[in-house]
Amino acid sequence: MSTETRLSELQLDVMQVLWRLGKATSGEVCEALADQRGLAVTTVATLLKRLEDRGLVSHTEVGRKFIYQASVEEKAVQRDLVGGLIRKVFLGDPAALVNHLLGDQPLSQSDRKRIKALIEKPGDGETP
Amino acid sequence: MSTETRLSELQLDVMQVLWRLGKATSGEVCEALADQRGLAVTTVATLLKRLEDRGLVSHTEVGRKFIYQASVEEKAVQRDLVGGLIRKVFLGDPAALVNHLLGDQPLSQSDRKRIKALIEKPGDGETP
DNA sequence: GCTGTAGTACTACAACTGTAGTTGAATAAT
DNA sequence: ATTATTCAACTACAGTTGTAGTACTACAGC
Repeated sequence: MSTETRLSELQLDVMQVLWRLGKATSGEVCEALADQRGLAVTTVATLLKRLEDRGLVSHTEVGRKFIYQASVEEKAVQRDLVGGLIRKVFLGDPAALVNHLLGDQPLSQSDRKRIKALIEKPGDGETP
Repeated sequence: MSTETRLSELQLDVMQVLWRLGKATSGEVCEALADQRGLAVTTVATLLKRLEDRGLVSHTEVGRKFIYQASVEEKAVQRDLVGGLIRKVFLGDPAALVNHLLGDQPLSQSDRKRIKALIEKPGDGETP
């Protein structure tokens, strides 16, 4: 088990719209994506249907309109995506990811500061 | 520019073998992957050829053998993969990834400790 | 020189993805 | 009631990926 949700970038974009809006028709999703990608409404409908086939979204019908909503939580998908990256790229070691972030990723000074602040702040499992 | 290397899991596995071995024939790559995945040598050869078409590996011929080697650095690919994740999943905010790691990813106590240790160690850009 | 052997190249094919047109049915407008 | 509009369903198609068989070629051994 642990189906490890795998999403293409486009699919993720669609999911993100649903997470943000809560519920939306294909037209609304299309509109929300309009600035990033100019997709035909039929294209978006196809995407939503495929995502529904995979159990990631669901819909209810109101009249003849389909109201879609995500049926998986954003956090759960993030967990899968980040977990997959750690497993595949950093051999399962989360600290290696952080190490890479700090050492090899181009970070602005303020990002660096905020990361440090996050880690230093209490409440993340210091077990005395 | 910034082709943002996109690799499937299988492709990444192949690259990792090359990074580890430095140089290898398709047979050697196949063998190295044998425990994780039982692939036919021809399959591995196809994979290597496709990766070469994309400029990620290169080969030299010795006799009629092809000696492959990665033509991109592991770190560069990691940067792309992690950078892509941050951009797509965390709206470009690296700190959000760390925040997610600490708050939503299942981490062992020791992972947590090691992450904290990473931050506290000097040399990561403290600019007074 | 002929023949096995080994190793690439070429070909194939199914699944999935990005993308969208066409069709059919129901509803709104007149 | 007739027509125009709006949606979802169905169909299509090219590109990528996972997977591997077959064909061709060069080298080693006899």
